[in-house]
Amino acid sequence: MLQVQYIKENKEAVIAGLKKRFFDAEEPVERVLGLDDKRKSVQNKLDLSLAEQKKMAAEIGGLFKQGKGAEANDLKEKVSQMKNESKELTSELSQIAEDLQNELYNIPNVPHEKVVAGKSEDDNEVVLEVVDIPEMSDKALPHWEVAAKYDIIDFELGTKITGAGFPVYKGKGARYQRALINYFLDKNTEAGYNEFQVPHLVNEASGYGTGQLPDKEGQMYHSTVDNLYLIPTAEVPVTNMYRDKILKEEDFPIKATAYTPCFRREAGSYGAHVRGLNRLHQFDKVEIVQLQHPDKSWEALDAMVEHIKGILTELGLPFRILRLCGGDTGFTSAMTYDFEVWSAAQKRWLEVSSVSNFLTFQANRLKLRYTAKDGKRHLAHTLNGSSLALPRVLAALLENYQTENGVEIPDILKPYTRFDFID
RNA sequence: GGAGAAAUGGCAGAGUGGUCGAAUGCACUAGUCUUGAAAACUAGCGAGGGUCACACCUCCGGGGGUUCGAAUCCCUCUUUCUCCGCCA
Repeated sequence: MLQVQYIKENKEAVIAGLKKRFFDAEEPVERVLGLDDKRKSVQNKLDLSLAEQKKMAAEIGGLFKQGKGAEANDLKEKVSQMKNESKELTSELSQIAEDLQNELYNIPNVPHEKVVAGKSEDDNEVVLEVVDIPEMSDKALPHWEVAAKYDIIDFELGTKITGAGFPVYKGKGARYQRALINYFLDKNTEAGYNEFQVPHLVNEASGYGTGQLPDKEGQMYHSTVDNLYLIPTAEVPVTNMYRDKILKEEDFPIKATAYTPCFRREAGSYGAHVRGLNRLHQFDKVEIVQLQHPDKSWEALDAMVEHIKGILTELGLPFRILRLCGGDTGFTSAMTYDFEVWSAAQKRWLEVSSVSNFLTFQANRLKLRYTAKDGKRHLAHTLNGSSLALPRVLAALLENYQTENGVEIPDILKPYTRFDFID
């Protein structure tokens, strides 16, 4: 959620910036500013009325003490009338506040100036590409066939138990996945991220805090009996740990990492591109989150990109980094880098990480602030990224490391898997 | 799941209808003292809206109500604690 003050002071820049998303902000911005003015004037009217009422109430108290009951009763009647008036003002005010909030909820974050205009993924910029894509024979199998051949992932079994998109990992498949989780967490911890284990269900307030609600209600699994949501990403519980917090400047940076399963309804996805591990309803992910001083968040974003680059390099996977264009950048993000690994058998890029700087957009909803040296309070900046999402990494590892006799394990992972080969 | 108790500022903890946005202590910040630090002393010290700045308004777990007036009374939800039951 953008701040009204920010919109007011940077009206033209906001409108121009949002054009890069093909979001026409002109009218929403006008409505926001209009509602804000209205809010202030109604608030002011109400304040004056309440001040008067308070004064009179105090007088009544005094009159009673002096035993002037009759005069007190006269005053009482007067105040009662005023109260009715202010009741109307109160409901008017809360309506305005609600309208204003709804308007703000529907305005996406303003892309950073470096972000190019564009409508879809076709307009994303490739900022780095590791070119040495391995030559695979035509016999190279897509990961779902590799998985079936060595009996390490069972999609049908998951379908039986739950439904499509809930695979069962078996034997070395399960162990490989666990090894990857540990490896990722260790890498993150080494880089200064504090590890957390967090709830996998969150309440409504948390959903609003990170912006999944109200916009993406349909994408989360919802336990209606308890009104809890299954998390679509660890970002939700991890970031919400800091909801309604006022940090000290010296608390920065706060760096957190967590492994969680992620649950996504993915309503409307189907077809060849969702085969195998490419798109699941439940998958594992290790997430990194940073809370940063506003002066440091871009630096931090670069550091996160470097960090993930390091991991993919160690895994020996060909990858590229994209800076998403305006239209493809998530609603809450000001700039997002996507990491994609090359899937040798499918001959396509698979997204394995998405790293974003949200600036104050999330912090505003979260009421996540810090007290500056001068004693003033400001919103913090938040960032997050996947480090990394498991299924597609696993898919690429299975495809790229396959041989005629089995699947090799990258050296860096051998201490974690404690086996060298899948056959 | 049943019975009872409670929820107040960063923490602890007063306050049960009328200058209470809230005593006090700790913590914190600045200053005095000190070679420096500690101690002691002095001052400041919740959040949001609003204003050039004041004024002023809102907030004592959330929501609703009673009253001229509520942290204080009533309803409701949530959470925590104690006891009982159940259980990985």
